[in-house]
Amino acid sequence: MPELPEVEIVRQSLNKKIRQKKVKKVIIRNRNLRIKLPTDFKNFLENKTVFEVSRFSKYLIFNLTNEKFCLIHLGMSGTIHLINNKKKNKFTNLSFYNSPLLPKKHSHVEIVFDDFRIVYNDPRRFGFFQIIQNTLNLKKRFEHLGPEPFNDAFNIKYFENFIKKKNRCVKDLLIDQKFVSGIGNIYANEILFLSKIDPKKKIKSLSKNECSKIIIYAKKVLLNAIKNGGSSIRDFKNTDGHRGRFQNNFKVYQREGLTCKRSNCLSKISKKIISNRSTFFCNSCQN
DNA sequence: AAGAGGCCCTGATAGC
DNA sequence: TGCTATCAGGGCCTCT
Repeated sequence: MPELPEVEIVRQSLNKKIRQKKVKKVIIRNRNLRIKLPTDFKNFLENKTVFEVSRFSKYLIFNLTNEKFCLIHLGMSGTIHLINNKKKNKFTNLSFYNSPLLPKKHSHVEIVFDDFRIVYNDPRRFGFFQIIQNTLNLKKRFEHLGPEPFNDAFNIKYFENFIKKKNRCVKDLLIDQKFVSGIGNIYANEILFLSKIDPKKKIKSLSKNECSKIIIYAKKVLLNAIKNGGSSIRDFKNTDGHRGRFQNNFKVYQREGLTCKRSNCLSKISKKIISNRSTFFCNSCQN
């Protein structure tokens, strides 16, 4: 599911709710995620205070006041729901599971605070939790990842240096987290459309101007998506269980056969599998 | 050693 | 209605 904007939406609402709050209890319902939930997870988190919720790339980070960290990756289908503890059904005592917005199956972990709890739900189990013991290890954890698009380190010099003599296509480059982190399949499509670059184009033949455009539009598209609450294709929900709105702004993603949105362009959007993922583009605008 | 491809997993949808 | 096939936003591993 979630690329950088969706994770940021989740981060913002979580941070508002749980910063400076103490974890009262952790309920583990299913340890089977992409990485098995650590055996000491419950101990690690219970009675600790969340200093703040931050994020790097597609990773959520709970910064605890004891300088330790809990990392959450949502994989493809992970969602986090905020549920009010007090709204209990007086007969069943279980009504927080009855919310129509909370999925009935696949809730793996609940982290309980005083008057509310957060529920991690992940049908496809591509997500995971990780415990990080100190700041140095946190830094090491992200060492292999490239800068986020917003970072000054993601600049033309870095770009040109990275693509030298490489034979991959530009779509492949944009979803490579070692090059730039946070962009996934949806936003790679959108960025290349706005930059007017064919996703199949080999990166060694990108002009300086094309590299600059990618840098500019990567920032623009992601920021715009954040402003619009992220994109929901099927799974993504914010912590209130509601969908994002940015999917309504897609220029190419999932628009196969529809007319290109650029004014004066009458072409239809094409779809091809590139880098093993569905790729959408306009044949006449992007070349 | 870069790059292509497979795989982890469940559920929604399409086609018969 | 009910089967099967295909596809999905990520990331890691293996093979060449």
